Amino acid sequence: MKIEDEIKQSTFKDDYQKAHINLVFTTGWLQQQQSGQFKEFGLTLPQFNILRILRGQHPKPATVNLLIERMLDKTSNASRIVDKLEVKHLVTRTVCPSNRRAVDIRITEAGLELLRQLDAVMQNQQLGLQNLTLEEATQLSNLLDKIRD
Amino acid sequence: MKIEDEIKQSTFKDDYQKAHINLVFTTGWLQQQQSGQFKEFGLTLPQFNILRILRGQHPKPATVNLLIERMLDKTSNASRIVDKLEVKHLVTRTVCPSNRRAVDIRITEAGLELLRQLDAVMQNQQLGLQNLTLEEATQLSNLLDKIRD
DNA sequence: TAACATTAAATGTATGTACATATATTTGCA
DNA sequence: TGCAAATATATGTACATACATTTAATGTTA
Repeated sequence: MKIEDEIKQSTFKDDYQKAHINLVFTTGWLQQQQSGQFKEFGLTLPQFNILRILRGQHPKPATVNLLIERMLDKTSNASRIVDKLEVKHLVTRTVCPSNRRAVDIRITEAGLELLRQLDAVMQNQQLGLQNLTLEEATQLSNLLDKIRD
Repeated sequence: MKIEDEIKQSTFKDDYQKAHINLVFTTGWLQQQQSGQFKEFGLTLPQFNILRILRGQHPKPATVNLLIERMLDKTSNASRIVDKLEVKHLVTRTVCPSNRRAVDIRITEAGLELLRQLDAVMQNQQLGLQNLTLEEATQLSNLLDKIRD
């Protein structure tokens, strides 16, 4: 569906504004698709992202700093997202022995198992991006890089 | 800067995943650019967006329903964003005479004046999208529409 | 018209975002 | 060594998001 119809606005100042609005709208749309999949597993999107970073490190621990560095949204509060994961026993937090200011965060076996289940679900899921050809996906990435130049 | 360097991740599953991550990252980046401009005027991005919709309706009133319909993020809580704007005397809320369930929301003169100031600021601001040519912006919009097909 | 369904908005609760500040630990260097 | 600066994380507050529930007004229809 064209963006004009999605938000019931037929005209835009120019094609820059239209692309901008489309970016915000489409990204929100994609994130809602994803959240829907996680909800039944009791995970939010930020929690899922943190968990995936921890799996990438496993069996090494990660610190809060490392999580922030790897997160897409640098300003979000990794500490409190880890709180939620800890309550669900999906991660553990221990004081880092070599630097007692830092905290070693590790994904638990339960966390790994949950991610395995989600992998299977996501495999079967047609996320919107696959409506593009691989070339179009690359083209999209290049346009986005150019925006942030 | 390429997305690989932005998030310190050098490889992706495929170009679909890369484009997806780039979408989320770039949209967040754009929104932070914008928020920065609004902050000194005491407005958040959602508040600004609501205010712009109300200006579009002016001098006719809008209802909460109309705001939701026009908002980019349908699930956000227009009612409470209007609360904040009302406290700042940027909008008024009166019971709709023809349907007493609904509420007529109008932008005030102070709200209009604030938007005029912001228009001037935004005019001078180089938002990332203008790094694209007009053709590239159109191309971007078309790729995004295709994702949501 | 009374009963029930629908609609419009507000409210409650949990989570996340954004930014400032606090606390503890470590580092650097006079 | 001692003390200020830097570092790592946690906490506080305001606002927003997501979703369920509530309240009030209006429509519908038996």
